[in-house]
Order: sequence, then C-alpha cells, then structure tokens
Amino acid sequence: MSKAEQTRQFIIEKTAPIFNKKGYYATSLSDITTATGLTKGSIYGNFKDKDDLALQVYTYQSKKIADGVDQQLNQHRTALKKLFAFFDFYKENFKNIAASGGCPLMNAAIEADDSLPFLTPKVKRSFTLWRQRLISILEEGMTSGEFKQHISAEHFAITFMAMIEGGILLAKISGRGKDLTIVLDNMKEMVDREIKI
Amino acid sequence: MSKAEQTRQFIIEKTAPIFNKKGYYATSLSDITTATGLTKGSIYGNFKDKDDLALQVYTYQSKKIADGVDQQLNQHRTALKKLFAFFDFYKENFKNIAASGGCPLMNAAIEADDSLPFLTPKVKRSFTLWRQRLISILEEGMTSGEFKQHISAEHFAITFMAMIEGGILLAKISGRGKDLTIVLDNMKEMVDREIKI
DNA sequence: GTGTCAATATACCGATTGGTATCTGTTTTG
DNA sequence: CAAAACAGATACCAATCGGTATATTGACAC
Repeated sequence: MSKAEQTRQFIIEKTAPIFNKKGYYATSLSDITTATGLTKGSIYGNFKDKDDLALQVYTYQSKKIADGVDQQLNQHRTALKKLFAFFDFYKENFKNIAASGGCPLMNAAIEADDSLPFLTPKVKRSFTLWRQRLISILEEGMTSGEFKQHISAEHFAITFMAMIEGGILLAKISGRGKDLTIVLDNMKEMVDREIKI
Repeated sequence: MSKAEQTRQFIIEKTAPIFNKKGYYATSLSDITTATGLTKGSIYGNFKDKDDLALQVYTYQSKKIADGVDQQLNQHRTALKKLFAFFDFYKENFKNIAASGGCPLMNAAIEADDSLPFLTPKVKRSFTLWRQRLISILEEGMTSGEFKQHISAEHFAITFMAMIEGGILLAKISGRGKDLTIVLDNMKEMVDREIKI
C-alpha cells in the first residue's frame, strides 16, 4: 500500500464516525481536517470533492458491516444457526453501532433519498444485497429440510430487516439497548414458530 | 387567531415538508424564505431562531400524525379493531408519508440524537407516548378478554413500533410500498397467532 | 547524494450561512 | 380618527462553507 493509499484509508477511517454521527451534509471540511490533523489541500489531493469522500466513507462502512456479518455467519453450518448468528451479530454489536452514530445503512438511507442523489443507488444496493443474503439463508434451510417448505423467503427477509432497523432506531433514541433485544428475541420466536420445522 | 399567529402557522406548514425532506440542518433560511415568500426579517419576527422554528415544525408534524392515528382509532370499539386500524393507518398513508419526506419521528430521531440536542427530548417523548398508546390498547384487549393474559404488552408494543418504522424505511429506500405492506401483514398474522384468543 | 515527482501545506476565492439593526407599512385600540 | 403597537421588508454583518491555485515538503529511484 503506497503512502497515498495509506493516507486515503486513514482519512476514510477517521472521518467515518463523523459522517455517521453528524450526517454527510452537516460534516464540514473543517471537521475533516480537525479529525485527521491534515489540511484541506491534502484532503483534496486524495479525493475529488466532499461527495467523493462521502461516497467512499459509505462504501467503507457498509463493507465493514457486511464483513462482520459474514465472519459471524461462516462459523456456522446449518441455516438455522446462521440465521440466529445473524440476529446475534446486532445484539452483540449494538453498543459499537450506537457509539459510532447508529446503523450507517439507515442513516444514509434517510439522508440520501431526498438530498444526496449520488449516494442513493449505493444505499439501495446495500439493502438489496442484505435482502438477498437473508433470502439465500432461508432458501438454504428450505432445501436442507430445516425450514418449512411453504414459507415466503422474501417476506421473512424483509420483515427481519425491518425489525432489525426499527429495533436499532428505537434502542438508539430511547437509550435502552434492551429495546433491540426485545425485538431480536421476538424474531427468534418467530423463527421457532413459523419457519423451523 | 391574530395576524401574527396566522403567519406563524403559515410558516410552519410551508416549511414542514422541507425540514422533513432535507433535514433540519440542511434546510437553510433561504429555503424558508423561498417557500413562504416572506423575508428573513419576517421569519425572525415570528421565531427566535432557526432552532426555535425547527422545534415547532417538529411539534406540528408529530401532533399531526398523532391526531391522524387517533381519528382512525376512535372509529373502532374493540381493542383488536383498534390495533388493526393502527396498522392500516400506515398502509393507507404511506404514499403521503413518503411524498412528504418519510416519517418525521424517524427522520428527527436520526438527525437529533447526535447533532440536534435541543430536539432530542421532544423526539424521545414522541416515541414514549406512541409506545404507551400501543400498550394501553393491548392492555385494554387483555382486560376485555379479547387478548391472551400472559403476553407482554410492552414487548409487543416495542416490536410493532420497530416493524412499522423499519417497514417505512425499507419501503422508502426501495421505492416499493409493497415492502411496508409485507411487514404490516406479518404484524397482523402475529396478532392472530400470538395475541388474539 | 541528487533529481524527480508525488504528497501535503498555505493562502486565498466567491458564495452562502444564520443572524440583527433599522426602517416602513399596517392593525388594532383608546 | 389618531396614536401606539406590531408585523414585515431592507440592508447589512461576520463567520463559515466547499473548492482551488500555488508553494513547499517529503519519499524514492538512480
């Protein structure tokens, strides 16, 4: 990794939590220079403009989450265990997520769709990939005989995503991590009752 | 209603969708003067500062939703019908919600908690009131014998809120109102299976 | 070591930001 | 109907915004 690439990565990592907390629009160049200890010239030497940096910060954040989930998932063999590992990921990482400004996907989704057009397609794609990931776990369980045959993998995938995002939102605003736990527990019961054979 | 009060209300109503779409921080004074056709002096004659206006806009928006829900709820007698009317409110109003920038509670919750401290308590309270509203409907059903006795009203209230907010988020970013419908249908099934006697 | 080129810093730009002091016009009230 | 009170418009402010042209420093190949 060249010096420039190192600096690029350094800037992205240092500014990611700021973008996630304050939002893309509200994060100023001076926030960025303060956080990195670099000057404006250095930032613009490594990124075309603020939008470019924002886009790469989002890419970095969404990839980080996806990698974290994947790592947790790969420790398990059966579809059921993978599904529960998926849920547990959010329970275990809630404190980190909350401390760094909440779920980047949710934050970006809300800020992007009305005022950051350059980010919207990327965010949209994150959610699509997430949904497909869940659907394939559910389908894997259906094929292997772990899960019931008649269920709609897509419907459950969407419902689970809604519950996780909603749970994070509630827990964040109430300050009670318990709120997310309640929702996640409810999801597990849902699996036991409706999905598992 | 005095002239001043009329103007105040006029400014609030005209700027509400802008605040909700662009966010509180990103909405500029010139956005506000353009939308209202008034000048800066007139805005500052009616509101202490931008934060004051933002606060009152949020109050207006959250009250509007609460009133809409109440109106729908009051048309029904039994707890079950009230609960379903609650769900239906979001199904019927999704297009309006999406067109005016999404759920104001969610938008404010995400923007407020890390960068708009003056708004946070108000948003927090909105969610508390919403939860209590749901809990009292569930308890009403438990008392009347419509609902099972052993359920946790609080757990279900939180789960329902998470599902609604998450569903709105997904539907908004995917552009498919269907995503919210899927979640809402799942909620109804949950009621049938776990709550209803 | 030295020359080269990339990486970072400095100094500046016009535009826009939220906010205010002041002036004018309109209501309202005695 | 006049005077006091108030709503609204105009003109301005310093600070900050994102961005850039240029100067200076650093690293690395020869």
